[in-house]
Amino acid sequence: MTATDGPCCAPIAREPLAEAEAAELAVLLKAVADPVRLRLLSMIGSHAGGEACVCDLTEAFDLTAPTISHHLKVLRTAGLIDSERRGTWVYYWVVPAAVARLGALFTPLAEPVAV
Amino acid sequence: MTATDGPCCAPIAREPLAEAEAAELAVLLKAVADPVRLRLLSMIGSHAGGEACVCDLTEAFDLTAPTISHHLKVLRTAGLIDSERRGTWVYYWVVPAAVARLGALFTPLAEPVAV
DNA sequence: GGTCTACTTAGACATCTTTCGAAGTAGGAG
DNA sequence: CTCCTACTTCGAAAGATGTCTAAGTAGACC
Repeated sequence: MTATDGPCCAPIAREPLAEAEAAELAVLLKAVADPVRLRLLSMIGSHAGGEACVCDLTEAFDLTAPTISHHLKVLRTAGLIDSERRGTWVYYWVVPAAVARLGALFTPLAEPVAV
Repeated sequence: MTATDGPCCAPIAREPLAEAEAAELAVLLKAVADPVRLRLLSMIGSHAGGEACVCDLTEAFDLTAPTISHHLKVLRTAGLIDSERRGTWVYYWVVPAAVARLGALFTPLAEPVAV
């Protein structure tokens, strides 16, 4: 640690990633490494009010409701989104800290990042 | 562009990702969404001189040489690393722009997450 | 040339993923 | 209570992925 080779590199390139940490991060990355889930995350995050109803999301794809539900579950299990049922509809929203963690991995920063 | 919601959100959360763009980004993300490839990328990026020989990388894993070679090919096909043969050994290095692109996807632009 | 080392490619196999249709659960309306 | 809508869970089929062994290529050295 404290391998301060300078602020030249993304955190991932400062020092070799430990095996356990790599496994944990891979789970997070696998969650977003799918076109449908990327679009879902983007749609939820950019939706007015910061929340989106599953019904809105399903309509945007040529996929069945169970498939969308599955992808939402993957994102939720990874901690990238959260949801709540209010009456008839279920609403999803983005967990900013989890998304930021992904960004921090690859972004060259001037300051040290405590991941 | 012209999504002047301010610097509050990661680019992915500014406006819905187009289908084609999501597919393209998913390819890049799939490349890093694996524990072995994450560690490879990290090892190459943090290696002295910015380059790493395949032989060094192979030794760090309990995997056979063909498997490591396969993972390196995936990273190379995605444009995240590049390689060159010099004499007996093959050297790999990171392509910073490709890594930065990943970071830019999820990082809130102006300010760190004020949580 | 022949051989050794350092990878890469090819083929095979087990496992994980994506997707669907069908059935289940939960809440609102009549 | 009965029905309708809005999801979620279950089970299965098709495809993608990670890993291996075996074989191929490329350079160094004798």
